[in-house]
Amino acid sequence: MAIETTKKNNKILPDILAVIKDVELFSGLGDEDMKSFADKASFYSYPKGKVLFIRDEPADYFYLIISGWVKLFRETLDGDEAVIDVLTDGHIFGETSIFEGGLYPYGAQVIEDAEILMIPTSVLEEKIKNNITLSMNMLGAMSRYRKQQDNEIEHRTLQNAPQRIGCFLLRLCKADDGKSVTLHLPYDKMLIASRLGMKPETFSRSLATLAKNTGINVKGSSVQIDDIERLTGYSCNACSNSYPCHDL
Amino acid sequence: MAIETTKKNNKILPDILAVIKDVELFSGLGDEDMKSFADKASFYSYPKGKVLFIRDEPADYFYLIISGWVKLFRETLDGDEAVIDVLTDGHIFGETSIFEGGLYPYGAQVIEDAEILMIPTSVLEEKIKNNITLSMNMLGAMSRYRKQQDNEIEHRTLQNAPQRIGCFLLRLCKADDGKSVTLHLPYDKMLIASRLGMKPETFSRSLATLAKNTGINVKGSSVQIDDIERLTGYSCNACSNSYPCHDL
DNA sequence: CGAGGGTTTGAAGTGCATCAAATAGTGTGG
DNA sequence: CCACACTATTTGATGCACTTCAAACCCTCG
Repeated sequence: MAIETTKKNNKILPDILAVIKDVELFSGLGDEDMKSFADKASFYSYPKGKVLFIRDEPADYFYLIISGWVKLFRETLDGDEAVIDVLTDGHIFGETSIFEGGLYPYGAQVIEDAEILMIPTSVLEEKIKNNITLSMNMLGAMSRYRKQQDNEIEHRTLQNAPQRIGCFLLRLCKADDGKSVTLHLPYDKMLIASRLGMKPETFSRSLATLAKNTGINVKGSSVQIDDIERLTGYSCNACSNSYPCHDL
Repeated sequence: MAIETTKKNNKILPDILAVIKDVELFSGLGDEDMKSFADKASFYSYPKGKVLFIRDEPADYFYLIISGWVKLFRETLDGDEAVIDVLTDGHIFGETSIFEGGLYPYGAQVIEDAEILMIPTSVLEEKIKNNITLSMNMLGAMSRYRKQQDNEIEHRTLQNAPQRIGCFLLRLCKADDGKSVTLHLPYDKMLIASRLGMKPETFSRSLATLAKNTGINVKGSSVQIDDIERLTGYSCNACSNSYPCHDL
């Protein structure tokens, strides 16, 4: 998923349409409908650090990630932060605000330079009431998300820190079945830590423990996994999912 | 929400219809639609302990609780268990299976004697594709659930054990604004513990700590709260929700 | 090259879990 | 209605996992 143009510009409309056609939420929609989303969409390119919106802000737009990474988070008065999720290309966020009284239920911040589409929630809100395909798609998406969150709760309840990291790494390997995989951590270790509900120091130490116990090789932000079975065995025993949580 | 008859029986149809009319998921549906759900629904009364279904079982029915309590859970190979949620009257569960390949994504067990309706998922599946009101209702429900899960993750990340218990108690008080409230724990302390992601021993000790710090009074399964503000202050500071998580 | 944030490491503390045992509570059959 | 059996709950002692605080290191980028 890439787009050539790097500036907001009406002339890139055809590209936006192409992007939108690939989004699962819109799959099966007629060209008409696709087009009305594309027409109202704006393309932006944001650097790491950009705050897209904060919690309880009026939600005029929902977002579609074309590339890069975005975190969804909540903050307490004391300044503590809980990372709800970290998303990358193909994912949308902020769309549930249409069921939340028009306010964002979390904040969103770019954590790796990102290209995104902003689409007015009003378009979604109006179309979803009249288009059964769209509402079924959205139901499917929310159901998938729900399952994923159930997993999240389970992981945080039953897995210890090294296991959660192992599970995170396995999800990064996606469909790779080959014996040996080398992968690149997609964003800061600090952030992975909070994504997994632990402190940076704990992450550092736990990653070392994991490496010792599963034979993986960590150098900076690249991780080499020679024996996936071994990693799976170590991480996934404490989890109810039949095998690696991959396709969630 | 009560029903007089205690046996599955076609003669109680009118009562089932009445129950169904009160369910949020079905609100706004025409009498026709309500009736087709009611016609296919079966009423059951189950004692504490009854396992309704287990994970990955074919999901032929979804469930509506009329009274009592039901827990949704997942188990690992080691026998560890994560409680996903604990539900009571008015709540439905098992309905997301229609987006999950027809398998239940969790197990369900009655934990306090319960009256329930079983409704074939096929009815829901067929109707939801053709009825925009129903699919919008379901979207709203799932959105609400999603927000609640986000809260859950936040709580388990940012609140300590006594605070989580305090938050749990506050949610039981619902709309009571009066100075003093006495409430009754709705199910076993063991279960509340796992619902909150802690061990029974920890629950016991943490409840004592909470009592000491907030002036609440615990005797067996009844809890007297004289100063709700104080409890709120203690529990909700570590939470991003503006005030008590009540209406979630 | 120097500043600043990300990452690691060390030492010490805290919170929750674990293991073990006592106590309270509940339902049963006599 | 009582005694027993069984489970839920509490309490104590101890251990481990993760956090906290502090400092060093490292890497990137102006």
